[in-house]
Amino acid sequence: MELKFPDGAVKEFEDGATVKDVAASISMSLAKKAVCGKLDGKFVDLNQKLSDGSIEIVTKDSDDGRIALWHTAAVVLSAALHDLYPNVKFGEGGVTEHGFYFDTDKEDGQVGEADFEKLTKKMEEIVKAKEKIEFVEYDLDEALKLVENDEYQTEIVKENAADGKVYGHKLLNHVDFTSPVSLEDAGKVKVFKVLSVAGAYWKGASSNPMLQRIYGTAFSKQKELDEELKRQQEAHERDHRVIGNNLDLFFVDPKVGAGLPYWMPNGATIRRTIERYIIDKEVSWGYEHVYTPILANVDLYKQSGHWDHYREDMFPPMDMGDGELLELRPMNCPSHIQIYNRHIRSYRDLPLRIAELGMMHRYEKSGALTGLSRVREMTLNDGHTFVTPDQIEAEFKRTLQLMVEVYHDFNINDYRFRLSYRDPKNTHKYYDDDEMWEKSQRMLKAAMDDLGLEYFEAEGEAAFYGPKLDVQTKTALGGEETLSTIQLDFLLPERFDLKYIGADGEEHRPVMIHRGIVSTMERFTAYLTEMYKGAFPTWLAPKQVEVIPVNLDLHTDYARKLASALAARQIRVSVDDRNEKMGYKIRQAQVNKVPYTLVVGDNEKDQGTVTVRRYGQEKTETMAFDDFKKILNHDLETYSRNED
RNA sequence: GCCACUUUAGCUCAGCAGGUAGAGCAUCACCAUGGUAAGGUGGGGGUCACCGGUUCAAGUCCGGUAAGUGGCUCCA
Repeated sequence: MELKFPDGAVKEFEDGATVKDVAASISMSLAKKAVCGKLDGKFVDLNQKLSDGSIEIVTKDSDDGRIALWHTAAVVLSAALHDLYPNVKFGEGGVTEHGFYFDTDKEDGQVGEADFEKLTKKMEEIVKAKEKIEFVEYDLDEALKLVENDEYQTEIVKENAADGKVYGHKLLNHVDFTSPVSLEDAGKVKVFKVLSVAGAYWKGASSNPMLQRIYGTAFSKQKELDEELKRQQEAHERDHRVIGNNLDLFFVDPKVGAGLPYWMPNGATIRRTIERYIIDKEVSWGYEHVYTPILANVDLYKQSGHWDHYREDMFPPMDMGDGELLELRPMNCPSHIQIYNRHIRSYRDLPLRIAELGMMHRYEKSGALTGLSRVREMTLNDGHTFVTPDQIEAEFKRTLQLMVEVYHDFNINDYRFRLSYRDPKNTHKYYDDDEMWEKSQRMLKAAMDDLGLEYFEAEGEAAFYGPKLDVQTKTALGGEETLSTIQLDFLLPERFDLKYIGADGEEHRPVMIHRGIVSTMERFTAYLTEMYKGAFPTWLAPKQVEVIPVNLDLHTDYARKLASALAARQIRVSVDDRNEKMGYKIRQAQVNKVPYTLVVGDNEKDQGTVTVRRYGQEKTETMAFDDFKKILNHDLETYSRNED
């Protein structure tokens, strides 16, 4: 991706580059000029008068100058902190998708939410006074003197220096060397809000000290701030943990353990439906489904390499007292390898596709656990295809095709492909075979190019045994997660000495393709819950039809008759025969997001009809019961596709 | 694991100056109830997460533990 700068310079950025990366690169090399260009699908637009007097560049569909505004807000925040706590130190500041942040280190106790009021007040003072923000060029020595008691800023100043000069933004008596750009005065930060505080490692490395990251957001109009706060509220309401609670899908009980979810009947119904769907789908695509134990002797994982490369994510082995050590499996691959090795395999058997809804356990760090999307016990829609080397490309493409078809059935459209390579600077974390890595990474890329699919590349995201194609999706709260994955693996076949007999009668080494299409049942259910906002399509909905009699004495029998007829066809249906008013029951059905509510009274009973209300719609329609059954059938046959 | 914050009824929360607990929803009972988003009255329900400390007295203050939330680091 190319970004054009106002002085005519053109700079190349990797597709995965963040706004921060771009900002960082213009910070010193181009000294405060504007950038424009498309980044992450969003326009970066600094079309405002900047503190050095330059004005630049308009693009349409711009972001209204928010990037520059947020950098300015970060400068104001740092100046306010400096004023309130003269000895405070500063890490890096920057912008996010929805606002700005600044890292700080206040030696006498950390900055907490208790400081927000004071901090907001001080920022307001600075904003109201429309204090000038000057873009100042310093000699390096001079700048280092300014930050001499702040080891973080000292490092930043040294990094940013070029030709013995360094640039900073001066606001009141504070100079910020971190923010790449700023508007000309603090008054531009008309409406802002300090939102939260969180820990963040200096330079993003967990071996470094942790600083306090203060998040905020800012806009030029109150209305925009209100919209942003509303957006946050809506995001919260579609969070699968909130919906999961409201619809009674699952829970986690501290008495049982963190990251060990219980599936309530409603959640279990959704999960069971996904499981049946994917098993049937995979069987029709030539996968052979198996069952394998979730426990295995620790030697299995020593042979696979998990013990050496993955141990910190594994539960410690159980010592059975007689020298036997049993391990809860963290992955299913070694299990499927046992299946492969059960027989001598011929090239005629390949591709051999082994699949399982495999339960596995990973000791995720406590801080990483999140509802259903990050857990310690999970069931993966796992599959391993064993292929000859010249079948890799075709099988990879075929797997991708399966994935696209499944996504279509679930109506999943918002995702992007990531090619995940090993980190070339940290090769010790991976299986040590440079040639294998080069070869397989090239192979993946070539296949994607050949299919003409868009993707981005990321180093350091590979599995320890090989590179991956990951499908990245967004959670309700904006975090990015891997849903599906396809992984090439030359390592495990080696370690387990896998073989097949070729047409030449000789032994050859197969290649493994690991893949998960609908992810783990946990994460996939969480994802669907957020995507559908709890209003699951008919085929997935825990309850598909609610029947409400107008009068309990006169119409309950008819309601029950309808319900039995539907239940006989595996429709999940119930009759609401509680002693409540009809309006109350209809409300309940809507709150519980039941796809169809049938109201039946005299008219319906006499004519064999039902009055149908779809979830989320106010209009109702009276139709023959048989016609309603046809609608249901259509829903169930087409899943959630938008074909009607 | 790290930093900040949080933990009160089944759920969502109030209790903001230490004096042994409240609301709405849900639940139960009774009354009412015929057409598309909450009918009324009453009842039951809480060792205020757990352990320890300060105090005449702790839901409230202090320390520890656990879990959760927001991030960071790591990942399906």
